Amino acid sequence: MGESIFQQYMRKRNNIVKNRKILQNTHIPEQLPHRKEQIDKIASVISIALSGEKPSNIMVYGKTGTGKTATLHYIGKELKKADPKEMNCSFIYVNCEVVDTPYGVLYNIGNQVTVDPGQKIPFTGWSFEKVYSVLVDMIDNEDKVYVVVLDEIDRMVFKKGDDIFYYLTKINENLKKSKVSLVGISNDMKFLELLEPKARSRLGGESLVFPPYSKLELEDILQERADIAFDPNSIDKSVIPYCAAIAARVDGDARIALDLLRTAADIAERNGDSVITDAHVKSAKNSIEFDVVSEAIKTLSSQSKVVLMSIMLISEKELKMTTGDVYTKYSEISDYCGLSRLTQRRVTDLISELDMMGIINASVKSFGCAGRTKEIELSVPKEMCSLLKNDPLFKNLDRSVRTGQTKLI
DNA sequence: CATCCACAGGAAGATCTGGTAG
DNA sequence: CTACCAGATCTTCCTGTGGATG
Repeated sequence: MGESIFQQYMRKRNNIVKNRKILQNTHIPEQLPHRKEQIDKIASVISIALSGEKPSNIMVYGKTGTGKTATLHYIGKELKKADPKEMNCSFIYVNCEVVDTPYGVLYNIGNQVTVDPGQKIPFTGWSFEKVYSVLVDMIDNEDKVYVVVLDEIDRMVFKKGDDIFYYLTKINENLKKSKVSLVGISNDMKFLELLEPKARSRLGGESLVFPPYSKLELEDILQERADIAFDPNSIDKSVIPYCAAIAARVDGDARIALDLLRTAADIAERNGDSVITDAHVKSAKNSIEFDVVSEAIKTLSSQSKVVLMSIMLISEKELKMTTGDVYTKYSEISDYCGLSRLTQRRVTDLISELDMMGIINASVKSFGCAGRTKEIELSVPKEMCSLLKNDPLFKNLDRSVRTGQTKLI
């Protein structure tokens, strides 16, 4: 009586993790192991911002989880330490994967520049030119250097937002007092080639590459955080090398290594175990993979769900299929679900999207006289399909359609 | 070696959503 | 209310193409 339902869980939890925040991949540690060279290089370029001069633009390349974002956040923190009141220099960070439109980038920068709420740029409604000129005014209000970091900058070009870079690189020509220095972070080494030439020549200044972490470097990174996050007795010696080994196989991605360690600790705690073991890491690996895919499937648009459902139903009988097969099945199901039927052109795009998300595998292949089309194959385990079948969208889908017994096929 | 299938995928533009501005 | 804006979504129209087949 009177006991909260949560108390049983709290008693069961034996708190292996002392400091959970340390294990989040958003956490910026005091020291970034094995990134001294890159930090020095960037710092040496950026440092003149502190005396009010404009540093060259910088391009940073490296695969996911190689510490690019963490390094830049670290630089930002150090800049703030050197100039706490931001008299000469402000640091602005925008993640282009999150904001992802030209308007959104300007909006985001603008609302980090200004402190005056009456000056805020609205979320939508203004013309691009207006936002740009307001932003220029805001920046020129002061007399200082803005270091603007554009993370995942390659996503923007991919989404056809080329001219935003043109505008940002020429912004200094419209400024009288302040200056803007750009730092672009890209996962793709070919980023500059994809850019329009006029923006390319302006954006390219210094450039540097973050190599993937080796297995041993990953171990250092994990060890450093584990020392703070866990009691040394609550983690098996083999756990850190094991996490590092898995992540090293995926392009030395430190984010994956940290996710594994954190999830393994969570699982151990939830089970009421007192020590984290390799077995926990193994189930962490499965659980992460499952979560990523199921989250992706849940957030698909209705039309994409129907396309994926079609692929799943066909693959119950046939492993591989063509765009035409999918479209036939798609037409049938979308009618059943009461959705409007999209054109085949649009469905090919939806198939390509599913391919890029890694849920399916689709590659163009020529079958001679049987034409040239995409060969499509499900690339997640069959068990994932049940997730989709329970979706309210398909609750009226009758069994004959599900099992492919209809004459329509 | 030309043909021809069954699409791929680019370009341009229409439609819709959710917002500002006057 | 109308006029307008950016962006997502989708359509219409289109040209391009790898390789088995005749």
